Amino acid sequence: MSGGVDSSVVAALLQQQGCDVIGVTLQLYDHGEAVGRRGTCCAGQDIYDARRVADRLGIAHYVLDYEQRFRATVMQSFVDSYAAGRTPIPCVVCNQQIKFHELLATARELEADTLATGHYIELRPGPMGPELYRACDRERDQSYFLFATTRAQLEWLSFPLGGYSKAEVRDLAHSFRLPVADKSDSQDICFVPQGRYTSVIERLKPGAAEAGDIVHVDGRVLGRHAGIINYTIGQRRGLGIPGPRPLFVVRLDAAKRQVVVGPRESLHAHWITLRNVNWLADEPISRGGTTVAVRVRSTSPPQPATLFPSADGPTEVASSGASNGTNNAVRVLLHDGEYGVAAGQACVFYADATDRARVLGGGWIERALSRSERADATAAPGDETSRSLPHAGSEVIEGG
RNA sequence: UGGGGCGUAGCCAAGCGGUAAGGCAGCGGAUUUUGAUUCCGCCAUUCCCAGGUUCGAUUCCUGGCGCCCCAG
Repeated sequence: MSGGVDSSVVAALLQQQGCDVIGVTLQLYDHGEAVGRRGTCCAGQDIYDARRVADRLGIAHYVLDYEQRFRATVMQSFVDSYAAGRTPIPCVVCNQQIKFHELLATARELEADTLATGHYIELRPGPMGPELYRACDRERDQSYFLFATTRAQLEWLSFPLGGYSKAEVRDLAHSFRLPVADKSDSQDICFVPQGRYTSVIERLKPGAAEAGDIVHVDGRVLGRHAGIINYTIGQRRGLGIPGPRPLFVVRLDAAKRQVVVGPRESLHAHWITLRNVNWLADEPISRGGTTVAVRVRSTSPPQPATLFPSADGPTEVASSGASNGTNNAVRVLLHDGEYGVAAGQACVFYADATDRARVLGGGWIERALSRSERADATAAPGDETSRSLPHAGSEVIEGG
């Protein structure tokens, strides 16, 4: 119970169904600086709200101190990722490592039958075990953040809100007379106050923000930056470089401390390489390619793509829960391409592009390559992206 | 200082007698349980300076100042 509307309604629904509900709230980070802030989760005010809901329902409620492990896993990987020129998704790591690993283990120690959360995603029984489907509220669907959930974990999880719209959940909260019925939705990263994520990085990894050059894909040095941690692939704002056309961050080179920029076209990616793929479909990925729909960010609709087992990875991607944490690699061919595909982000698979499609897993983005590049190239990461981008060298900034 | 050209917001730039386009950058907001993108709004009472002509000048004239190019 995060103290928000969704998990509170879940508790109420399960209780209404006759379940013996135990409310658990995780204290995830030092909430001193976030107390009283609106729109955050898992901090002081929210823990208090969760307690009020539990009291209202008359259920047991525990606050578990997970600060150490949250810092050691979610926050640390977040910081390391940015420092390496990647763009992390802490929410996925939190689901994967904290909620569905640490908390799930605790739930089982408590002899709970299931761990229920307020995520908007649907779980349906299937011939080979539980299957994941996109939530009925397409605007609220959280499948993107849950791609790493393994089959083994799904056996122990419940997502009661997958079939409700957000409006219905609000209505339920009112009908249950929950004190958080009108509480605003959370957004942004929970442990980042004021939206200044770089300050968190500076605090946990002093010196992570080293200044460097802003370089155009054609090789020209256009300016200076205050650290690659301030940028992500596809980013436009914050470069401070005037010109005839806007420039976007095309690549981040942690070793050279360079922010490589270029015109929008140079962001068009058709091939993506993934690692640590979690595969949830019943059949393995075909060596000849398996056509699916994928998302490379949470907010855009799935688009057609073909998956290939990576040449340097296993020939078959296991469909068991054992894939979690292993080095399964997959190549993705985006039929129409995508702009702003960043390493560290997730590529999530769906059976098709429809609203209620089955979720087939996903993987972490290692590299994004243009149409002309080979996704199975053997060069070191980053090298070929700078060498063979289309249009490289053809872009002139100064008017003449 | 022989010839030519130019000086308009942080950068680029249109306008060339009728009361300052646009792009980039920047700022603010919307959207968003990640980062982005995107979208919306704001951003020169003033056109290098000083005079003059005119009802009216960024636009015409004169003189400065400052750049650039070609010749020397």
